[in-house]
Amino acid sequence: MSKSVLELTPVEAVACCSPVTSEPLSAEAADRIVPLVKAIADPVRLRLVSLVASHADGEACVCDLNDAFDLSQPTISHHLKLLHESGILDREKRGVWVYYRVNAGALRDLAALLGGVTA
Amino acid sequence: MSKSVLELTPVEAVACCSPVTSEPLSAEAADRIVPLVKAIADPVRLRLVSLVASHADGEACVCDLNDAFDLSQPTISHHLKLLHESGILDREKRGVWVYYRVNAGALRDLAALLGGVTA
DNA sequence: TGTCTATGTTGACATCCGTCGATGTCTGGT
DNA sequence: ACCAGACATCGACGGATGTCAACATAGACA
Repeated sequence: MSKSVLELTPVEAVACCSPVTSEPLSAEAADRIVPLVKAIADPVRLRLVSLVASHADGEACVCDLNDAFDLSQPTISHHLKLLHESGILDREKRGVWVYYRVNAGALRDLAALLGGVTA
Repeated sequence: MSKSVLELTPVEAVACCSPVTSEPLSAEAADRIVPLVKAIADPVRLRLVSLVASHADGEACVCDLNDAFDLSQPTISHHLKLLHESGILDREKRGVWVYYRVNAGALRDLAALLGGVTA
């Protein structure tokens, strides 16, 4: 059973659409794609994604991430929540720690959408 | 003579950097990249880019763009200014009309930065 | 059970940002 | 010279967003 368009996550919305440069984007499509772009349109969140992606084993726990910024722990938690909800970061709780890992497909689809052409 | 890092436009900043997923992004690099991402992190601006890119001859005048939205002319002008200043859209005035065209390199570099790997 | 540590949630605040109406600045035509 | 149309700028308003301190929750271990 396929999902209604309105139920699509931002990641699914990006994956389903034509490149931005090939045909005009509908208002609805834009509204579904933008949350994913907004998610990385912040210096802290962009660095978080980069930190997680380049971390050993492709995952990092919150404690590691907190130390990388001069920001309060709730603020980092807030940004991680946004990244998780938009589908860019996956969460896994192991014991007391929570590990985040990037959803490579999300970034790849977004890149494809912007680049217009992809392999 | 090469430019100081602080003089780099967002587009140049994106073009010079490693993919987000290969190594941690410095705070400075993030601050230089984010303006470009922010520029397309709005449904109206994303559609504007898409409209211009997919328009005949790869360019569109403001009059065409205004008609595509239920927004005031100053609002569209404001968004176009942002897209132009961030380096995503190029401007050319011909007579009474102003034509915008996408800077394909900017989108391609941004896509490469996000995708991590590119051809 | 109780306490310590890791992480998320809430509420408040300041700032940023999208939007508009009014106005300014060009350019071309009469 | 004047007017009309295309586009930009300005000032203001309301809503969205990043940040923090305080508090809540949940797991590990004694």
